[in-house]
Amino acid sequence: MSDRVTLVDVARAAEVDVSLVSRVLRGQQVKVRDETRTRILDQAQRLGYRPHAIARSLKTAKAGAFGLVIPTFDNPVFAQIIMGAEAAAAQLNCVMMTTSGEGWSRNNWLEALDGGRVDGLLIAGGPTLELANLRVPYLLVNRAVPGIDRSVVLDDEKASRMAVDHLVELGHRRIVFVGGPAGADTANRRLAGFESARIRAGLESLGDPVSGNYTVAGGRLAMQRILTSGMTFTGVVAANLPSAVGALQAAQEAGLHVPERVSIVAIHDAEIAEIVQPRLTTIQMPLTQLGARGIELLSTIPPSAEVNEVVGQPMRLVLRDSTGTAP
Amino acid sequence: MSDRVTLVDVARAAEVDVSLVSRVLRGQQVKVRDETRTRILDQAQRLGYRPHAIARSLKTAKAGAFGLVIPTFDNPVFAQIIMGAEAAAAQLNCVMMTTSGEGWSRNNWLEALDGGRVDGLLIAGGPTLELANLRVPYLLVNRAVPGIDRSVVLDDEKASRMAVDHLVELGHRRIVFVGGPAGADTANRRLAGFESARIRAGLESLGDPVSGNYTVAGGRLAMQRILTSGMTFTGVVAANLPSAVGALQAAQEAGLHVPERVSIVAIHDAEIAEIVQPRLTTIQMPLTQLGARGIELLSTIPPSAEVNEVVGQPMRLVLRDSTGTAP
DNA sequence: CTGAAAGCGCTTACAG
DNA sequence: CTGAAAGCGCTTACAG
Repeated sequence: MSDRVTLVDVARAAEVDVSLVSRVLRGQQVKVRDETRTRILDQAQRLGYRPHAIARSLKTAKAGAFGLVIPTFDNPVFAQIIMGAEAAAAQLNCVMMTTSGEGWSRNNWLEALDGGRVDGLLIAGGPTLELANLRVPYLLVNRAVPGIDRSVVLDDEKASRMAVDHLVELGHRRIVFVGGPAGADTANRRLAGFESARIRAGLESLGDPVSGNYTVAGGRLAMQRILTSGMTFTGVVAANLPSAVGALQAAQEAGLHVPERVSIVAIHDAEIAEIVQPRLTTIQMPLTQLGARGIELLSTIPPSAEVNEVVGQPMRLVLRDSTGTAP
Repeated sequence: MSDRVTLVDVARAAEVDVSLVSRVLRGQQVKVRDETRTRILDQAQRLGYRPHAIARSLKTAKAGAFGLVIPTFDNPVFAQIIMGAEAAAAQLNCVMMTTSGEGWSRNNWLEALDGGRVDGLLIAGGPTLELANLRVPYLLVNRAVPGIDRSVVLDDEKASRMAVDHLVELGHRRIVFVGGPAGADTANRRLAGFESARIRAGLESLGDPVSGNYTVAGGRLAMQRILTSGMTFTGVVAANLPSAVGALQAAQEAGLHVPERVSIVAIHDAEIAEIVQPRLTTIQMPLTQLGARGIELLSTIPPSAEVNEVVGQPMRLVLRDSTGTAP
């Protein structure tokens, strides 16, 4: 903007030095005559002065902002993480800038976010490989990568265990798992949790886990494959909401009533669980807390400190209509 | 970071002046001996130099970034706008920073985004009132405010008209409108479009429009009120997807089969339309294009120029299972 | 082909 | 109580 009002404009108008204006305007407890302070404040107001965050950043080496990289905005799971992170950042008087890096190549992406624009980066998606080159402090969120000891995750294993336990309590003994994509570490943990709970409950293994790919289409396919295999089961744990929806659809299309004939529990909770017929019983995860905790950690721990944290509370079973007593 | 590598570090290592390093590194077509260029590039690489975006911004008065303010991340409509904006920004080599301003008060919000951090602001939500104080160029997106001639919107009227026309073609003559919240200008335009199409088709007015509040709960309530009123109808146009879902649920709960007894069309399209039973027929709107166009305009038109644009193409009817021949 | 200098708008010791 | 000066890391005329 050509007509930007700077500190020197205010200083000139108030007939003081810019340094004094700077101190007064930032509300520092600086000893200054009331008269002078008023003059400065008045002029700043009159001229419509607004501090230049960029210039301040350069001087103080603090961006006053955090970044959050997610794989996509089209997912309520990330929406919840973002909300938590934004609230926590606002608490620190920092802005939260979220991006999916849509349209960016790896290198540009790095340059763009690693140039002093942010004081820290929360990474819930995007290219993991380049992390080593990052100069800005970062933290993996909802994602653990071996060898990178900078992450906060949820208790995915526990979520699966809660899901299994719920079905077991309802009398189910033959439970299948519709998992996530092979590459995702959350998928691995959810599978591990499923297996441990299954074994602990003394349930028979129903063969290799099948992937629902975290999508509706994938969940549907997974369920179709399970049905085709002729395997008998009465309970389903789906690794996330979309795949649960797909599994539900496939089951219904095959004529299996939910929950009379088969019960389904999904990991994660969102409005979509209330929209399908029947409404899905879910395991609600502390996603907002995860986002908030990410910012907290990023802003308090040293950039090179190891952190492998699990945000475990609160988690709860949201009982709806997709689960019932085993037939 | 204490160990930040700066231009002077590279200059020292390559035994040249920083200005030369600056020119070479930015790939400017500067006449420089190949040998020197190689030396500079090598040293920059060796030291792991990364440009400091903030410092560059201060000097060039270009942030290399755009901001996008949305009311919430928990809405696929905004997800699509964001994706379009991000892609368009990347094209310009700019980062796109999206925020919902969660946890910010009005004033801080203003200061935070108006301090040189962004070259322009796309506003799809947040406090409209303060716009006049904004120094950074801005553009309203999916939103028109009287007196603020800086906006890009969709052709909401046409969307409603397409919805009505579709129902009319199927033989429906008694069509109700489940509108959006009273305050929303998109709601007004969709209502206007509904009315104009209704009148053009020679259909009787079925009383005052009812608001579904753009939410599932609101849509359900609206439908319940319509049903209670005893009004007869066979077609429903819902102003958005969630309210359509709510209306659908309420209709089904009242024993009205969809689409045998009542047909429902929703404005906007997203995966949720395929998840409900029956799948919803929708009017797909060019949300991605809207976001992209917002960035295009923001980056090309003068900050004070008037712009009132309608992104009209492409729009299409997505025929699914919630509409059928009038009974 | 390369360098020296000024300056973007701030903040922060250091003086007085 | 207030001011003068240096400097954050760059870029960009201007010299040579």
